[in-house]
Amino acid sequence: MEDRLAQQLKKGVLEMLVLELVCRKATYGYELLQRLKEGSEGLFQLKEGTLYPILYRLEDDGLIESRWSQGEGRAAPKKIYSATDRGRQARLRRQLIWVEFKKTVDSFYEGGNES
Amino acid sequence: MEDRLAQQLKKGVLEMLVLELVCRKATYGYELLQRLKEGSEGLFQLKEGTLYPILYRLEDDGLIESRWSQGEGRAAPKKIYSATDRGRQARLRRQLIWVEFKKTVDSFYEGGNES
DNA sequence: CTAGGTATTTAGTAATGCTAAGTATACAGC
DNA sequence: GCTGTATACTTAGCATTACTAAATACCTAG
Repeated sequence: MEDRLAQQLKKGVLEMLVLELVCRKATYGYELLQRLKEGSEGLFQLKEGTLYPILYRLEDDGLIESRWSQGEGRAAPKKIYSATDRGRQARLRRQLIWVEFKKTVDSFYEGGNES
Repeated sequence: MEDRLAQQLKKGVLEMLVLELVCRKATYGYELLQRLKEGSEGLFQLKEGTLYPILYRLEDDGLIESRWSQGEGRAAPKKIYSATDRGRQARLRRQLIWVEFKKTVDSFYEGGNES
């Protein structure tokens, strides 16, 4: 029953984290999948069908932009994403929202209400 | 654009918080609306149509139970919710999941990756 | 030439918060 | 009495977003 909670908690957070990672370093989908998985002990072990739509949303919103990289060597072509100025601004706003959100939620656990 | 983020972040959290509040003190829908609003500076200022379905889900899942309180004084009847044993166990598991989730997300912000 | 790793795309489903409207009781002010 | 406001619960329908599953395509190793 609590697997559902973990799934729902990701809503919004995933897009926020993808923006964060792209802001830190231009990258492409497949690498993001690995970075998210490795950096989260499997919590963010996404299937491709979860990640790519997030990238398309971010691009539609003008927060990231992409260019095709014709395979270095002879590898499959990659779509390299990098952050736009608007993306970097949004990144900061989102991090603030996350910090405030955490604080608010935690206040309900800490708040010494009746038991 | 970032209003959407705050909205999405609530997914899962709302049900978790309602369970927490009911575990602390048997209560009813309308009072929960006020407690959530007042305890969050408006972040959890829900409409009834958001809260009541959460209560029904928690009850369907056997985590809380309800009884009708025929209006004290002459007020409208209230549906009083209280936590079940399973609800109290779930409450603890969910709080742990929340703590771990926060930690994982924060690690992506703190993690000194490339800039 | 088959298997597996790399890399992207898309269709369809499920969960959950949102808006909006409706029902009903009690009380205060005109 | 009538109107508005506060209390209190219910329901229908929509939007967003993560999930599964499958398809496409290239390259390397055996």
